[in-house]
This record gives sequence, structure tokens and C-alpha cells, in this order.
Amino acid sequence: MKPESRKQEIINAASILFKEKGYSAVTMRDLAKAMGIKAASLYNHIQSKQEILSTIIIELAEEFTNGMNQIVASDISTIQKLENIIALHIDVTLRNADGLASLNNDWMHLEEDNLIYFEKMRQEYEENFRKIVKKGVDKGEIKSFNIEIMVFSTLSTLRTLYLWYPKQNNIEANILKRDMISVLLKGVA
Amino acid sequence: MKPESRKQEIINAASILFKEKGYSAVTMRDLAKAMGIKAASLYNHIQSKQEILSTIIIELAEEFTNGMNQIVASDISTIQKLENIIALHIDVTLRNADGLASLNNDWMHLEEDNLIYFEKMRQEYEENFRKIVKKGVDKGEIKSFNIEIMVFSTLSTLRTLYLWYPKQNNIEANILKRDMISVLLKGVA
DNA sequence: AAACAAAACTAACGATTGTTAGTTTTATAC
DNA sequence: GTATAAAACTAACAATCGTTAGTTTTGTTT
Repeated sequence: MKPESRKQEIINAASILFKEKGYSAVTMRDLAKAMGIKAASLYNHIQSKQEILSTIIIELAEEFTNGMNQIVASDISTIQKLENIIALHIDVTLRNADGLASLNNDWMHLEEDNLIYFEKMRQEYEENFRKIVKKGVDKGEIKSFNIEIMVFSTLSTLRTLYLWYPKQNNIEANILKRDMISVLLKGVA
Repeated sequence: MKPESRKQEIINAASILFKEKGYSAVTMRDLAKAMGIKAASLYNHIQSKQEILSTIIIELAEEFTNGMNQIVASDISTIQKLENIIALHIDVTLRNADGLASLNNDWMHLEEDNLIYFEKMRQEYEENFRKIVKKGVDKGEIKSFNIEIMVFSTLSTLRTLYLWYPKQNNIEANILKRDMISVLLKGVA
């Protein structure tokens, strides 16, 4: 066990609670009880409830952004890019499935700057995804008669992984990757 | 315009607000402001905030349950059953996209009896879906080497339709149905 | 215009919210 | 063992929450 900072422990506990009930329904007293301390004690380690949320979400969003930028910049086929995107989602999900619940469902509770920052990242991520698919169709690497629906469908599945994966009894990452690639791309390639 | 009851107007306004911020983050004063009245006035028409949520969710859940039961009972091929399930989701989404946000994200805020009732319906729905796919694979009607992932992937896409559909500029229902069927089933059949 | 019902209002309640201030306990370093 | 820092505590705050009680306005029927 690595000795995690107290702040990180709080953020991890919050991620679990946020996943179960959503950011707004979790009180600082709920979080404190989960940590075995009193609510006021939390503030020795964090600045605010909002800071917890933004830490969870922005960190994950930047992981996706960095991963996508790397894929976009790489000189590989469209199929390989899509496979890498799938792998990226699986990797992030395995590492922090709880936090992804906040990213997916509570991003709108971010405040001013972080909200704008997040929405920009998400929009650019989707735009990159769409461009990759479109280029693949144009070059004849993949077949897809409706790009919008194909992008939406794939992204929906990848974004919902965090809900589904923990319910499977320790399916191996590599096998999951292989099977997800098959299901999501076999009808397209 | 059909003259909707005041109660239904409140539920519709609530559906929109719940979609934007989630059940817990929407106050009765928010809802009242959206209706152009004071919070206390809402209680001339509804019993509680909880009643609004359960009305939205249970009604939709029963639509899905009834639709699924009809499909299960019908004597058609597996492919046709899957096509009908896709059509069911599209129909419900077109009719009440806002309410589906609550069903997907705020069901855990239902109270005792309704929570149990909802969870039972959802579990049975998924079980029916799984059985249909499994039977189709056994009979050789569809190919799918990983049933769990195929079920999860399809259901994720259909459940997220409510987020995606309103952003498309009036795509026609029949075209959407045809294209969704292609994207979701072409790699399987 | 009188009667009635529907739907709004004002005012307030007890509970809960995130958070702050100040203090005490616990663990570490010399 | 004494000093220091980390992390817990108690107590309370102002704001906001869902909801109730009682009253007034609005609209319809006779």
C-alpha cells in the first residue's frame, strides 16, 4: 500500500460517494462520516467541496485530452487510432472508475473557470474523434454511412464503461480491450 | 396545443431542470421561478418534490417494461426483436427526452417502494435483453463472441440517446431508426 | 352579482447546508 | 521531555432547503 496523502484519501472517498448519489446530494457531513472524522476536520486538508469536484474532474479530463493529442499526432492508420482511443478509455476507467462518474454526471456543477476549461476540453476531444472517423471514411479505411451516429454510439459506450466494468468479476484488461475493439469496430472496418 | 393540466406543466418544467442540474441541485424555488410563480404555490398541484421525480421516472420505466414485454411475447426473429427494442428506445426518447435524464441519472433518489419497483423493472429489462441476444446467438441468428459486451454496448448507446438526439437538427425518426439499426447491428448480424 | 373553485400569494417553520473560528489531541523531531 | 506540526475536535454562523398554514386573487358558473 502506498501511503496516500490525507487529501487524496478524501478525494477518493468523495469519488465513491459522488458516484453513488451525485455531487449535490453528498454533504460534507456524509463525506466526513465516510472518513471517520467530523465535517470541519475535512477543511484541514481541502479548501472547499468545489475543490474536490474540480480536482476529480479536471485531472481526468486532462488525461483524456493528453491521450487524444498523442493519438492525433501519431502516424498510424485510422483503425489503429480508434483502437488506441478505446484503449485510452479502458485504461482510465480501470485506474479511476469512481472519478469518471463525476466527470460524466457532475461536470455542470463546476464553477466559472473550470467549467469553461472542461467544456473546451470535451468539445475538442469530440471534434478530434469526429475528424479521425471522417478521415478514415474519406480514405476508405473504414466504412460508415453515418458518421455522427457512429461517433455518438462509440463514445456513449466508452463513456459508460465506468458503470459496467466494476460489475464484471475481474475481467482482464487485455481481454476487455480486444473484445471492446471487436464489438465497436467489427461492423465498421 | 392541447390544454395540459397545471400539474403536468410543472412536471415538464421539472424534467427540463432535472436534466440540466440533476434532481438534488434543483430547488423548489428554482422550479417555481421557471413556472413564473412562488414555491409555495407549487403545492396546490403536487404533493412533494419526490412525487415529481417518481412520476417522471416510473411512468417512463413502465413504458420500457410494457414495450419489452410485448417484444418478448411476439413471434419474430431475434434480429426483428432487436430492431423493435431500438425502435422502442427511439420512440420513448422522441416523446420525452427530458424525462429520460431523470430516469438515467436520478433514479437512486427515489424513495423506498418506488426505488424497489424501479430497480426490479430495470433488472428484468436487462435480463430480457440478455436472453434475446443469447437465444439469437444459440440459434445462429446473430454472431457475437461476447454477449455481455454486446449487450452493454448496445444498451449504453440506447440509454444515451436522450443526450444526443436533441442536439441534431430535426433528424427524422424513421431515418434515425434505420441508421441506428445499421450501426448497432451490422457488426453482429 | 353572488357563489364557488382554482391557483396564486405572504410569512414562516424546523432542518440541513457549506464553512469558519478557536481549541485540543496526536504524532514526529530534537 | 519539550517544541512543532499535523490533524482532529466543539460550537456555531448565515444561508438555503422542502414544506405548511392561512389568506387573497383570479376565473368560471349560475
